[in-house]
Amino acid sequence: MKAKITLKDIARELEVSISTVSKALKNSEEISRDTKEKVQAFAKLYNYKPNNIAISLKNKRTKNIGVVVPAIVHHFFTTVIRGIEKYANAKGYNVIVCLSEESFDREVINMEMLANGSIDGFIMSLSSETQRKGDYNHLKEVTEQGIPLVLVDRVTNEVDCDKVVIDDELGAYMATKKLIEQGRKKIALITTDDYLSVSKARTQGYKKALLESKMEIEGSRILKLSTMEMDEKGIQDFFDHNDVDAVLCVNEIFAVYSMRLLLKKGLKIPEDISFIGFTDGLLSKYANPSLTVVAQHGERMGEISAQMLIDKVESEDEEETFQTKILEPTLVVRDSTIN
Amino acid sequence: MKAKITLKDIARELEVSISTVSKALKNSEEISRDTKEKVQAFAKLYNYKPNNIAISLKNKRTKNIGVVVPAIVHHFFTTVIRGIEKYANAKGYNVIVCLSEESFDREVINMEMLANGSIDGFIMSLSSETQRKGDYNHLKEVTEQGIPLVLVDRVTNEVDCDKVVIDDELGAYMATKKLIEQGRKKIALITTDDYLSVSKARTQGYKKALLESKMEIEGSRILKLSTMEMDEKGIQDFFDHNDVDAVLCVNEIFAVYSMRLLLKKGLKIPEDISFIGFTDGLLSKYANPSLTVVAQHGERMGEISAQMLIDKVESEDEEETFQTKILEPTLVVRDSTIN
DNA sequence: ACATAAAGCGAAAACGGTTTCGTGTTGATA
DNA sequence: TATCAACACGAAACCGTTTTCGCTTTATGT
Repeated sequence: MKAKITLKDIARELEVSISTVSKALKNSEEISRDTKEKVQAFAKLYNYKPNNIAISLKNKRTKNIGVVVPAIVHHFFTTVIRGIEKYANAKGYNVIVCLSEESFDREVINMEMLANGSIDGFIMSLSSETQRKGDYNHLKEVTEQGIPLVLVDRVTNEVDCDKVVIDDELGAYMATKKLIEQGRKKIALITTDDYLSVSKARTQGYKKALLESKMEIEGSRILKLSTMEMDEKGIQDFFDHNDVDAVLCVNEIFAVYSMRLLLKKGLKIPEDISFIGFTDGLLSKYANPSLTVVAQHGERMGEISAQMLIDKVESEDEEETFQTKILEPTLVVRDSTIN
Repeated sequence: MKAKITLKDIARELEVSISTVSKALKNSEEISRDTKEKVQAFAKLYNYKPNNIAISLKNKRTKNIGVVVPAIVHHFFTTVIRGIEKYANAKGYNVIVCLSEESFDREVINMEMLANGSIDGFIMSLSSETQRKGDYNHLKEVTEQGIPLVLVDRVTNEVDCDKVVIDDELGAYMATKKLIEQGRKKIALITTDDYLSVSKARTQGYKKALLESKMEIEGSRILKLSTMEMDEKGIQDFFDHNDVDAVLCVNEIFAVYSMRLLLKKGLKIPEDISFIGFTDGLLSKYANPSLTVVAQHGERMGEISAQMLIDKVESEDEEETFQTKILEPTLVVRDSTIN
């Protein structure tokens, strides 16, 4: 087991000072050609690599970015993380991922752990509990400390920081519009409580499209589940008591599950009933029939977030100017709607 | 913007030495009750939190663990990461996630970045390219430096370290056995090249079950795709030229895609043909019909890996004793097989 | 021969903590 | 009154770098 070698070790072996070694390795003009070659050869031989921690302490920059997301087993967040990783790695940054598991407390704890020097900035997506409570003090604290923060997808406008979102309202609007154009009259919406910023926006888009086409907004056709997790009973009940010819769902799981349910009831998709979901994940692609969805471009969102964050981290000037980047969703048409 | 406060700041304000502040905050017996109260009150007021980087430098322990996995958009790895996070967080560790994207070079680069002091140990799953090349020098280097390493799922026995795997051979054996018991005679296998450790083991389990039942191993019934990614054409060709009554797939995507294909051909599942996949993900659960799978218990694997790693990190003694933990897979029976 | 500049290197501070080892003061004891 | 222990605190080393500044030594020009 050959332990890591330090500047001090090299200095001792070569009988020069630590400063000389440091400069020699950086090819400083100050050091003679001879000494530089000697030091560099020795360093290469013993595979010297500077200690990241020491450099972080010196520079007050860690080259780490903290990512706090509610979950990781959901396709959308994995694509966001992937986008972040991609950009961050290319810039020489590491990504520390923390899961809030939709819990306010875990979100706070994770942020506090990371905020004490471990990272140069945060990218986060709010947990549902945080959005329900509306308590954003932990976010405000880090921004007040001067730590850059980028909120992605699940955001709040109570905190001043950069934000990256997709136009959820537009996405739902586009989807609903498409269903209307196909002649659907009884369009249902399966969503969650409005405290989730994305659900609220999607519901608005759905309503906007209906109103624009002079269609009634029937409260009974809107199913509000309590969370983004599956509620099989809730969905079953809903379809037992409602006669609809199209369904817009705020995620892909609700949609795929509903499709299976109605298929079993003997309905034909998309002849008798159409489906559109949110999130262009594996489920939508491989469902049977495959699901038309509003794609959220998670990877792109991740990349942009990382770029905004790193720009801020690396910029000298302290001007407090925040921007919100709004991406346009895309409709990916598959077999669950009449093409 | 109130910047972080340091020991030095407190010391200056209170006109005591830095050491006194440090000790007072640790409730040292050395310091008088008076001073301790004064210091602690001041620290609380200004929300003092020690700088992680400084502590890391001093202790030579970062409380970070590095996780390098081939991908994150696949359900299995997300569950592993979740398990790691869960255990690690409970122990006060952060998780730095790096994606190799199945690339040898990215795997090497990521490890080198982290190995220079950023982490206390590694948990990793080999990229397919690494397994194909059979080059494990980057792993050997970190272990030689004394950095603990735990390999999970995609492992190699060319490196001496702790390992966590499921019994893939047993999983495939159980699945194949079940298909045989249901009276299936022409059982196909859709897998990948043998360089992937898991595929190799699964193929062996499949063959073992067939042999045990005195059934022929028909080479034409085994489809070896080049990677774990979808190859629609390859699968279509396969079914165009083969007459089978059951299919075992090494992941869930192959299985779900195949089901849709054969459903379109007019076959009935599971009456005419049965399917079993690997990985108990969303896809299996919500596919139509839902897919019987060999569950790999990724979250458990993650937890165990984290536990093994942290045990090693925190143990004083240097005894080089490595263990391999083999988990048993579970068959989750759904609608793609005759119950 | 003398002042000066440049070259080559080392000492030391700094980053923010922890910890060991003094050291000065106090009060009690012989 | 001299001695000593206990108490409360500070100085300094250390973790591994980077970087500024100052000191020698040698070469240059006059």
